[in-house]
Amino acid sequence: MRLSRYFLPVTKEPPADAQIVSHQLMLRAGLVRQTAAGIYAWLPLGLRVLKKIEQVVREEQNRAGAVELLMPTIQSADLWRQSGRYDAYGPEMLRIVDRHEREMLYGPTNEEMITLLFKEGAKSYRDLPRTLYHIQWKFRDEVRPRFGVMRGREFLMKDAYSFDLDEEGLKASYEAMFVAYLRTFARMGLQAVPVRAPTGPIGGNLSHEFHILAETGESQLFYDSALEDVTHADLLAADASTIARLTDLYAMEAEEHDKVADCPVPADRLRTRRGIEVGHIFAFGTKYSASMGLSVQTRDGAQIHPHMGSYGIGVSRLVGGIIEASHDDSGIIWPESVAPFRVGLINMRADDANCTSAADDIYGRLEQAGVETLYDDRDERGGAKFATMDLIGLPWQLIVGPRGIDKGVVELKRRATGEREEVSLESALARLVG
RNA sequence: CGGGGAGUAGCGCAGCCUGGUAGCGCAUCUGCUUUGGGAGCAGAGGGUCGCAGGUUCGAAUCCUGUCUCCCCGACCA
Repeated sequence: MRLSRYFLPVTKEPPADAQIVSHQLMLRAGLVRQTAAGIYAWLPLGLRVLKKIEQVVREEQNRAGAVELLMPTIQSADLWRQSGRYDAYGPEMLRIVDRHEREMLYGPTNEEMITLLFKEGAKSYRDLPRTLYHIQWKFRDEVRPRFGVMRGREFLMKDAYSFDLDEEGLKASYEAMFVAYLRTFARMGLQAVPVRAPTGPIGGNLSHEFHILAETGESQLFYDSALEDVTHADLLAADASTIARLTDLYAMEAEEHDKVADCPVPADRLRTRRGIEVGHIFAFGTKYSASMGLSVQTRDGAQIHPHMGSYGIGVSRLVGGIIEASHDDSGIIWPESVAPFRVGLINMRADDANCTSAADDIYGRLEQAGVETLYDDRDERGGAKFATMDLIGLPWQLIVGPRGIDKGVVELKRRATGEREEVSLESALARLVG
């Protein structure tokens, strides 16, 4: 993408509204614009990141055997009356009346709808187990939205729902999602801590939250320092034994931790950090299958209510969360897996014919090779270009200037480390394509 | 929902107390000089001062109402 044809409004100064660093950087780097309290427009660069995160989530869901579908954002009130949650949910739910005076709502979650949809298609034990998911916009009318996209009212979420014959099956589905979550966050370069969570209004008995450790997190966590010994490689290779290892280790939200009379962790191993909740999984059994009348026939002819679980990842929240976890004074540092472009190509001298034709050529070769490249082809001073590239945090910067290009030399800079080196054009291309 | 704060150019702000031609910095545009890590000089464009009433010869400024946004708290699968 040529920057001269792109839409990337960057600013030196953050708007006064933005309090935390991820929000400031998202505004400065032209990722989002706020349009109402807790509601954001995603600008081209921000949308690319959102799609990248979505894709990692999707790949890991598919890998775990979940099947993607898409449910509508607007739901009917009647659906929610069946489960009893229409009255129970409270003012967080945005209620709407259509032209025929029918009561509708903008969905804050989809347990009711997925249960009914599944009911249509699943009649016997042969149709189980299944896990279905979608990635869709939700609305929760938070009393006080804040922290940019991290606590917005409208947000993008992956929510998955599992259906099993019995508790044992549910446990297996739950663990498959648990593994998927560990891998998902690890692939985004995040250290996510699973924390046993209170189950709250969704009900049920087993639930874990996944938190990114960051100073600006809304939750205070207490955990066993042994959690820090779990490596990135461990998480990418996660399996049932990883779960056993992780869930054996103590990790609690402050509220729960305070209730624990005897903390099993010796004082010298007890750590406390703040966390951003980016995922939450529940095993809640037959609550919705019973209330929504979902049953399937067993092998021996009986009718049973499937045991269900639900599994959420805050996709739009992750954009802010990743920035909280990965930035420096100059701007964002995107992990490769979610970067909006892999390479920022800088033409130092757009007014220099040789330099420009070389840069154009390099751009063409990168595109040809399928390397996502943001090409700053504008006739501007170099300094401003560097600042912009640092701000938007692409993993690599390839700098083409008249002095070097005559000798076939370019500068290659790695954003994460700030490391810069002069290399031959061909070796630079080889590294970026690889 | 309780408490506090703010709406003036795209962004950041001053002006308001004490009514009298709408300001500053950054950004934008033009020209010249520049060009290897947020350039310099000169010039220009851009505003129903959140909205609605009211007071007044005259309102960004005073009064009333209203909307919106932000912060702290409570709330938050």
